[in-house]
Amino acid sequence: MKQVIAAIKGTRDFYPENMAIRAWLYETIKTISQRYGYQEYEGPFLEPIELYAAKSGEELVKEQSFVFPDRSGELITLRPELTPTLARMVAQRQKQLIFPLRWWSFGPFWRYEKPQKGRSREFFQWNIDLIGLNTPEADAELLSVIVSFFKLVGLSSAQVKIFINDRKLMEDQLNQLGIPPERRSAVFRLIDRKEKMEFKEWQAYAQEEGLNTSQINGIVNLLQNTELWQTSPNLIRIFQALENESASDYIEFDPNIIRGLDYYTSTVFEAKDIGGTVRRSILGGGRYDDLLAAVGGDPLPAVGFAMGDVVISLILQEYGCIPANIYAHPAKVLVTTFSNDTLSHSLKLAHHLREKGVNVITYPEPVNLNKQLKYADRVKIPYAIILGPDEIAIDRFALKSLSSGEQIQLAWDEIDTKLLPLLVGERDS
RNA sequence: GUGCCAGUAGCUCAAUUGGCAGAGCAUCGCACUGUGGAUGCGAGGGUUGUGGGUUCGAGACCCAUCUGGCACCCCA
Repeated sequence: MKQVIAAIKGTRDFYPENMAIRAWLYETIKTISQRYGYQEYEGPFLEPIELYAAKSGEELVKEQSFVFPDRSGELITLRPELTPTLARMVAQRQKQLIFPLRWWSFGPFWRYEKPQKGRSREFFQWNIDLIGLNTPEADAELLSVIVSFFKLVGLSSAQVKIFINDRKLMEDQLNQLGIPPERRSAVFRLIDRKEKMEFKEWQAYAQEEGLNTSQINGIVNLLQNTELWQTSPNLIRIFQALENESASDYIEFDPNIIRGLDYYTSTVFEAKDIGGTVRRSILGGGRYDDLLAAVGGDPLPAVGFAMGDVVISLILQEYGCIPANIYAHPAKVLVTTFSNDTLSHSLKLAHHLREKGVNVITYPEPVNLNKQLKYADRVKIPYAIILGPDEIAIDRFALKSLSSGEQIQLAWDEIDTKLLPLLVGERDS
């Protein structure tokens, strides 16, 4: 094979079979978002770097964003996340928008990461946010959206789970241990790594961060205390709200959940594959009550989450949740071509059927029928129409079912009554 | 950005201590030029990711590089 120019590292080519999955995922996300009354929106893919600078977290902006100068020298960022854009869009029209505001989006994002399974440099993300409410029941609504999505695609609570925590709860606990607020982000990082390190290593790391033995032990106890949520009025009300809709099976308190983005203020959550092999988190989100003020708007409470397409697609494939019929066939019928002399008859019939709303493929080269039928079979077109001199002579055409092999002769005036019922209906992809 | 592993036909993989690059599936042709899936026969297909080096000789060894995977880092 000749040299093909390679794709950009970490990008994906969506061949039709992959595109069908992406489109199906989009439709599923749209269905769920709309079921809860959320409206679709979209922002620019290019943003000024300042939008993210102070709000998203050092690492995300400095290490993981695609940033380059445009022709005037201004630094342009390929958006690594949507929430700051959303905050800006809301702040710009804060006086005219109607709150509470429910918006969702599904679009591309870029992060300069090392590509591996479940992680690419260009990916799609479902973002959904509820702005203008600061009740725990608003947080519960977003969690309910997630559970509904999992149920719709067929993921059980034995396969995926949402782990939830409250940063305020953790901050109170750290205060009680005598850890001052300015140490908090370092200690949050410490908590984040606890699971990944050997205990002794982690202990040493904690000492380096300036924690004394009783503080370290206090944190260890904290992270093992699965009943801690009962001291959080916020989490209690969230769990209560979710009891109304049999979502509780999917949701579990986990004091280890902290999350990397700096703008979360209270509830934080993350969904994971617990029954399978995919280690990365499926989605993450939480409450961010200060972000609107930070981008120049009036203060507004908000809660939301983001789900990337890469991990969820892997998991859906792993559990066999992707319907087989989403990439069924490119058309309902192939109108074959017998010879150059009969070509116009075939094209005319094909056009007639298309005007009736049928998805039709023609074979604009009179190769032998053998080949044409084999083609139809291989691309899974369910019917073939054969229109040779014999049929033309009696003003009819033959319809062959590729699944049964049966063939019938039809007259043109039987198209509406006999042919269309077979060919219209089930969606082609 | 760090460490480790891998890359051979369209796909999945083989090739003994460094000694003639192969198989299955797929493709194409024929049996079967007015009927697909099955079967049989035959054919085409490769700068072994790329670029250097060692060697009489490299798919294999060495260096660099690209791409992917695993563990970090981070996160959707």
